Amino acid sequence: MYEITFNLKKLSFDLTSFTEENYLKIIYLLTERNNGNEVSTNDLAEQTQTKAASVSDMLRKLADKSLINYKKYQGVTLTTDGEKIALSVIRKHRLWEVFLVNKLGFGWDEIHDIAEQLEHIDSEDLTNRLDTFLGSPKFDPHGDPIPNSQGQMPSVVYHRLSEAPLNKEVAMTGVSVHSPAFLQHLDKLQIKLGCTLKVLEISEFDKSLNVILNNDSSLFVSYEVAKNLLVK
Amino acid sequence: MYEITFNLKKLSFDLTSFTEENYLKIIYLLTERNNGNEVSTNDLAEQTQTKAASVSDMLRKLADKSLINYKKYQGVTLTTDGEKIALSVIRKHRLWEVFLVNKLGFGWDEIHDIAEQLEHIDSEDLTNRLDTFLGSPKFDPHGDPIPNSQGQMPSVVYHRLSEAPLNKEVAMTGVSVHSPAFLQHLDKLQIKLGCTLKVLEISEFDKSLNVILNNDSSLFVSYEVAKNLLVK
DNA sequence: ATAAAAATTTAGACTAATCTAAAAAAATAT
DNA sequence: ATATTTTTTTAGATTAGTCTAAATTTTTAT
Repeated sequence: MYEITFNLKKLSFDLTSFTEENYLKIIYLLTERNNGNEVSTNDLAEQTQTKAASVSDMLRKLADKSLINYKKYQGVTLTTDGEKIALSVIRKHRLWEVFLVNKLGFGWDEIHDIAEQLEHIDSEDLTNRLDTFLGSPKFDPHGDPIPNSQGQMPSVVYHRLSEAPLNKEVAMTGVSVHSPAFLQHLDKLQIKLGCTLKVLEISEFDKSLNVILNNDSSLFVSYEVAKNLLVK
Repeated sequence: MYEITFNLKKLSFDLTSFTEENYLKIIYLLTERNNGNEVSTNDLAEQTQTKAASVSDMLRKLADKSLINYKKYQGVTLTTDGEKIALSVIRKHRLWEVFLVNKLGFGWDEIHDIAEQLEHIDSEDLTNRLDTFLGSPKFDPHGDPIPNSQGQMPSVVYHRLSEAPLNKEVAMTGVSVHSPAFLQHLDKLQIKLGCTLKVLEISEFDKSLNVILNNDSSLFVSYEVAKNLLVK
């Protein structure tokens, strides 16, 4: 018989840090979406799938730890410490997404829930080795930028296809919605990161766009789709 | 600005399943070490790094869920359902260890704590793709067998170097202790999985062994080391 | 066989994250 | 400007996993 294969330092997973990381990540992303303005309790409740009351409790705790700037009824922003944690989680999330797609062959519509779990694995060494193994990618499979190991998020300028000038070829660089349904729809249209698009015409009736894909085939995309296609 | 990059189904990590999985895994490994006999509350408390009282509580819960066979004061064994979960966790643990060593270049002494976290990632699809990506390995970097996707653990017969016959060349197939200190010691001796060993002599004084490594160099290993080297 | 020791369980308490319901504050609309 | 609505916070409760201390059961030693 052989010895036990493990020497646990702690059995119980640290739910606290998991939960904290989630709140901080969500605050970061909602702040970004909000052009840097405070995030509201209700928005957080929606994104965390909890109730506003639970969010209020948690905000007090995070503020006690100096991870957020919080004044009652005034919404929150991240402190430098809080942002550091948020960026580390986002870096891990996006690197794992690259792994799942580039190494394991997952589709971009299948990786979100798994990356949600992997993003909390706690090992800087692992994260940096993974980064190297993947060739230090700058963008994840949805086109989102990957913060570097110093916790710096590359700033990227986005334009939406729905606002692109007519008859100008642009490259598809990202999506602003990550739902499997949207991503699968793009798969069907053969629209993927890096493809080129040229808007020929916008319908007055439903705002749908007639576009040329890869300087080759012509197709129609709805305004809903065009609004969430990021191009440059 | 772009939309939030996630659509959480649940924010809070399921601590219950994490904890449950840990207990089941530990019960499996301790039962194996015990030749299939019941595992005691105290042994579980030691391995889980908790107190006996906490273990008692948890055993009642696991028994309520029909994951273990438990009669008060009599120790526990896994039910079929419990064993299924345990083997799935062990499979994931060992596959991730292979990934960490073979793909990311970690040493076998560095991977335990990371695999402890990765083993709880919940996605059968991920596990099976990882298995394929790694070439469906049968053993982890410590020589421990990897259960297959049907939850079957290959049965492996172990012998300890300390009990090997004299002057017979044997192959090193595993270790029965996984502490970094032990593994690093083996690294220094250049003893690794697959190497060959021939015991020339056992000292009457301290039971240390004079062995030939790889049919080449001669070295001494202590009884403590030889006891934890598995060979065939 | 029984007394002492060891192992295990129970009782009661604590913490973190959540909830519902109620109260309070801020925003909105007339 | 004030009444109404919406948002946010507080109060009090719940659950899971843990703890210490006390009680109980089993094992060991004479």
